[in-house]
Amino acid sequence: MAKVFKALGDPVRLRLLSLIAAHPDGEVCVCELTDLFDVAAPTISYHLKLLREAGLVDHDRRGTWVYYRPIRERLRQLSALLAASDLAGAAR
Amino acid sequence: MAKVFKALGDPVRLRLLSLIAAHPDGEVCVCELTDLFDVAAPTISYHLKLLREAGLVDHDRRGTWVYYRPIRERLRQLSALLAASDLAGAAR
DNA sequence: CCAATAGTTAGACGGATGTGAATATAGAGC
DNA sequence: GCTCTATATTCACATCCGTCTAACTATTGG
Repeated sequence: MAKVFKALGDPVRLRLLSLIAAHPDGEVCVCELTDLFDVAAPTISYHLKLLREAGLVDHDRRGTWVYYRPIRERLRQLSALLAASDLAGAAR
Repeated sequence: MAKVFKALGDPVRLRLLSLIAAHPDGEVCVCELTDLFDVAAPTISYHLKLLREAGLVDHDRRGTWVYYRPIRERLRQLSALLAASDLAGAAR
């Protein structure tokens, strides 16, 4: 669980997730994201990978482009955890 | 905001907060905490400081002992953020 | 098949982070 | 005031993390 929170604990990743989760289409092309940050493309790729490994986003390739979308169930799960202040089970 | 999530992104800190938030008395003496971890006391102190700086816990000294308690409003705020998937404002 | 574009991976490097040992501070009790 | 206990702070050090450049893979279109 700490891993998930750690994934959220970086400004770039938090903003990436924010953009992905808030996008009207429900998914975002990586090409739309890279321009919005002043870090190089590989760095974006690295952060997206961490978000993926934390189970926060999913992705698939369509043609040349790769699309990311949030795993909302996971976000809800995190939210519930904090709401309950029942973090008892989180320390694993 | 990333700072708050980063504070949660360490196993020791997550468990510390968990213990503090779940304690029946609403607060916990540091002396109760140190034994539960296999890291040295200064390390616990260090982690508690980070939780404090993230605005997740508050503390006060009573005699020789120091007591920590959760700032529940902050936890609720985090929870709401993830629930809404309205992370839009979080990236700051 | 070749060139061009989108994205990822590999390697290197500096700076941040978690830890322990030693030291310091605060309060209680003599 | 001195001593003992509980916590915090400082310092040093090894590891982890975020970033870049360069090289690689995948896909499209000539």
